[in-house]
Amino acid sequence: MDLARATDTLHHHGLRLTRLKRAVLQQFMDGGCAFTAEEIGDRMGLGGERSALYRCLASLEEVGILTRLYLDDDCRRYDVADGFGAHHHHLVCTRCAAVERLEGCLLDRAATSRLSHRGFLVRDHQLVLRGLCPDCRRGEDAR
Amino acid sequence: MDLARATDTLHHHGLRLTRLKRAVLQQFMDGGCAFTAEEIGDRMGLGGERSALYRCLASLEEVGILTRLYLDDDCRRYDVADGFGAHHHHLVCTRCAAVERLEGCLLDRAATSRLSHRGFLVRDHQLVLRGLCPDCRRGEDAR
DNA sequence: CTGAGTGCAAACAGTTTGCATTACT
DNA sequence: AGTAATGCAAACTGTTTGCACTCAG
Repeated sequence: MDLARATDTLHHHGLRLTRLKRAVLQQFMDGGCAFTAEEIGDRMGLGGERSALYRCLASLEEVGILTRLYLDDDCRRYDVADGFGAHHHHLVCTRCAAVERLEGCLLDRAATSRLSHRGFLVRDHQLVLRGLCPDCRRGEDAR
Repeated sequence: MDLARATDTLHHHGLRLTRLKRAVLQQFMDGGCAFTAEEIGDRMGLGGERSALYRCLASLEEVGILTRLYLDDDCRRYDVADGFGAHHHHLVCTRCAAVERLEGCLLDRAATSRLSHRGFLVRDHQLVLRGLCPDCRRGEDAR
């Protein structure tokens, strides 16, 4: 993730790169992915105060730096948007809830492009694969 | 969706086919898809009482008749599980929030199967395509 | 200096839980 | 008859909002 570009984008929208936004973006630059607001807050050592963080994540999403993910939790997760990071998807372990990053894309491009002819203009997609992560798989085998 | 099979599955798990469960399943048999608890409740003409409905949906999910979807709302949606209905995905309009059913699957099977060799055992997947539905697309063009 | 952003407290929405009552099988 | 399921009210969780204060540009 390119901080300079992100800053530009923010300024373009009349927004400011505050201490909080910088810290949030840093979490993603440190290699993380698919973070919960709570996870981000904890990692940053914020106290229990979350409202500023929610507002901050909402702005970052609005200007297109982050995207919201919908994985198997009931809370929002965020990730660096396609334009600001590499396109990827997620593997979610149904046993231990681990989220693994999957580089690249498994979509069949031909089939996807056929869609546009049906009137729906696809701009974005999200793929979630569910199953057993290597660790949990070993556990199942052992049984 | 086959009601007889669903009943069997329930009984197998020591659960009963109650009036409420039957009514819920009926909503899906009537051709609906990607329902919110609220939508189901409204369609069934239930009053404001939702706790029984939540418990009902949870049981149906637990025995594998329904699956939980994670679309762009912040509420749970349910759909008939793959084993009890045709495999399909969803198109979500980012403008009017309409959810359209997409029959079939756009995954590249070859690429997906390669995944298993990487230690992750994929059992299930969910694909959400976001964009503009035909109606909203016309609106955009007009501008 | 000005308006975007923050921290706090209080409100909200969707969902969950405990408990007494009801109704499938 | 016995236990899963229901209805109600109260609790919980993640998120949102109003407001006075602060700080980035």
